[in-house]
Amino acid sequence: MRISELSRRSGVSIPTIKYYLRDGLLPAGRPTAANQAEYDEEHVRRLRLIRSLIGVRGLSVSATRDVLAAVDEQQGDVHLLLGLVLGALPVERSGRPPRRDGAAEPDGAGAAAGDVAEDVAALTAEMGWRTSPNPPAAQVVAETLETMRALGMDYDWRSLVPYAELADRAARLDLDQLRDAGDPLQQAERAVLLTVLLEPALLALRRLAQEHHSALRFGNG
Amino acid sequence: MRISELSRRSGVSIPTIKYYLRDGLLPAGRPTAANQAEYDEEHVRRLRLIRSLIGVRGLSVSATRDVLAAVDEQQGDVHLLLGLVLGALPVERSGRPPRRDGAAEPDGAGAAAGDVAEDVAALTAEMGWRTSPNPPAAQVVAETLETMRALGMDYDWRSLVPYAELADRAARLDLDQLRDAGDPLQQAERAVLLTVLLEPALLALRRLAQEHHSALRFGNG
DNA sequence: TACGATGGATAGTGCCACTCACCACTCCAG
DNA sequence: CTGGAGTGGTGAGTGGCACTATCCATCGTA
Repeated sequence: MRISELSRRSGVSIPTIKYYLRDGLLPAGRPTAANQAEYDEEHVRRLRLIRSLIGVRGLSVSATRDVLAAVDEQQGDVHLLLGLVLGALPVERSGRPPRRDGAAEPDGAGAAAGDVAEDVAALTAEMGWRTSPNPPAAQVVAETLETMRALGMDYDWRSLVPYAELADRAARLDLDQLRDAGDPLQQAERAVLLTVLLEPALLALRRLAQEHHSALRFGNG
Repeated sequence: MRISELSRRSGVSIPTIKYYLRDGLLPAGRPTAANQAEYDEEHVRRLRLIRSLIGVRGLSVSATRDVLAAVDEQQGDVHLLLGLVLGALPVERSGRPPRRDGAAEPDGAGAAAGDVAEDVAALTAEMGWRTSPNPPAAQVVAETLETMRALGMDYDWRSLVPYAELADRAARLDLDQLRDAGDPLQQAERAVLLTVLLEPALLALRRLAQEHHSALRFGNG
């Protein structure tokens, strides 16, 4: 098929497809002439995956490119793939730089960084989790603890243990669903989708539950 | 204190503080002269809260403004506050419009929207959750299910039930921590922080657990 | 052989979170 | 008293990002 059909089948506009081609998100079609190329089902599939990561989940284009590269390169080894994917993903938001220069630390903060890192180490030790040396996710947990403290909440790593237990179960659920998959490429895609695409849904479920239990506890009508 | 001390105490640059003042994120100081105003501890506190929501969590400025307005207006009623906060929050990402016009639905999709909504209704019924009529979070769950299907995964609402149970426990943990708080304003802030700021940390914990269990199951050295 | 579609490339758009520059004015050290 | 740093307020500018618009030579079908 050519680009117009690819656009129709995927729901992505032609200029956007060209943009993805240029930026290396979508592999080029098989060229049939100087200005003609042939696309196949794999391109449709990849385009839909790209739109899910960028449009539904809100990943940046560059993060998406890294994730896709990991999918392509490590189709065989799920553990390696997950490692690459987790490394390529921005853990918190759209990948903004965490701190621009010039904005100094507020008064009295700044020295607590190592402190919080130790807290996270204590938490992972308590959970019995063995991970790579400095996973970005641990940094996020540390930042959260630090922020909580800077805002005056007395929050230490022990408060997170019950949540970590829930996370442990969620992770086991995730991995259970990686068993039944087709070829390595599909399994790789499935791993990415379960990890990445499920994230907003999990948070949304938490919010629904919060609303329910909030009504139960504080409701007055 | 004046603006330079406010900047030093909060770690936010003076132009940014002016920007927040202009956009209504930060209330104006008490004016003492035509071009002089006095800021207090509450401003420092509010600024740190703003930076946490925008910088750490990645909320947009307008979403942050809505959340702060909810905190200010509904300090007394925690359930009402949570409702407003959950309504003001962009559930998935930074609040981008979900679909620009012109990008048509891909082939064969588009009619399944009501279908997925029913699935979410079934899920909340199964969980016994009672929520407001059309919570944005339910929309997110529906979108996720729709995306999964469009990508060829046979994923129905039953697959989400175990996750929903985890979300239920997480929500109860959240609400447990709202008991011991000081004045209504602090309790309102605490509710916001627990709901919003904990989100990246929860996802990060899931990733740490995924890495651990992935190594256990698929590890080869 | 006309004519719309194609691929490739360059430049432009819109949005957003700041950031800069300027101004009249105030404060305070000398 | 005075001069220079600081202050508030405002309009305009910046940089990054995800597209989007416009061209153009060429292709391929009618």
